[in-house]
Amino acid sequence: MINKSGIFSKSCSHALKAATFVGKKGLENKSVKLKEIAEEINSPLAFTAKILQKLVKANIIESIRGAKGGFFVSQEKLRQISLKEIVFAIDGEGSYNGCALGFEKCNASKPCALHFQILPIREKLKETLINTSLEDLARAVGENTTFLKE
Amino acid sequence: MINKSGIFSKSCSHALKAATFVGKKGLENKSVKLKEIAEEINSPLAFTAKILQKLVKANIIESIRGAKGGFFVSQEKLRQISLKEIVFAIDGEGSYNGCALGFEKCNASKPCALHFQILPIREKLKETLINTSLEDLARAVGENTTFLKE
DNA sequence: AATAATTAAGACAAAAATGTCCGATTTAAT
DNA sequence: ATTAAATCGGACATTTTTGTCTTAATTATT
Ligand code: FES
Ligand code: FES
Repeated sequence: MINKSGIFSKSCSHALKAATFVGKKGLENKSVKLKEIAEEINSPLAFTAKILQKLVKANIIESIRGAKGGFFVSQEKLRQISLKEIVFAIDGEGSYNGCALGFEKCNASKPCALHFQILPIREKLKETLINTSLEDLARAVGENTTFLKE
Repeated sequence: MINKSGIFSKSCSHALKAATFVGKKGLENKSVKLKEIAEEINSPLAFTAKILQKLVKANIIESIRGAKGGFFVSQEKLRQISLKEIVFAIDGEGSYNGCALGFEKCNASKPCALHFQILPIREKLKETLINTSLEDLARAVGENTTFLKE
């Protein structure tokens, strides 16, 4: 929703950043520990842990338990996973399909007052989330073109 | 933010619907009472009252106190007010300017990992909110092309 | 086997968003 | 003036989101 922090919920922002950082390491076939992730994305440790658990359950990243453990994502997965999957995993199904004015379903046969204005924006967002892979984000961060914290 | 209800917060959705309904009546130079608004947009009475108060303070609609009171918006205002004003009034400044990943400010010289993907979407949204007037929404609802409740 | 390092999981806590209630205030009608 | 119909404004309540803490489970190392 649109709020002071922008388009995504905080949890979702954290998830995207965390996944991207794990992805950056995945490009070099390395795993990372929770502590390093939390520091790197500037997110509270315990809360980051919770979000990582969700990503693991959603089969986006994998966790390695025990000593020398951490979180990991393979290069194959990096290519496969789109941002849509991450947003879905955190905010649930239908996130960007929902009606702008809170109708049960966005329905072209009973369009809400904002339907025609919002639809193209939502479609563009959807397209972007589907067409952007985690690898795309991870590479840009790896090349210092983009960043995970201020 | 993107959540189950779509792009806007619930408060903001209610505000947009309420303003649109007051606007629909404004097209016929009529005022409406809180009760009718709440029913028409399917939003809790007391909560709707709070949101209307914000719209009044933001100088988007006017309130008429006392018996035979209600809420009103002039045809002139209807033309002048854009959706941006309403979103601003409820979610505060900078709503759609915020960084997608929660950076203090969206800053092209230190772009977050989603900056380049999200920027065009945000720009499109901004443009739409600025270029859509309350009158546009009110007319469409008046013509039963679009709706305020399911 | 014991230890240390790590994630998993669930209970708990705090903060923010959403929603309710009630008395004060304003105004029109009688 | 009195009354009735409405908004205003602030305190309160509930729900959701965000965040913390503690204990259990898992694994590498010794
Ligand atoms: S019905 Fe509301 S966005 Fe389509
Ligand atoms: S810096 Fe995050 S959207 Fe621009």
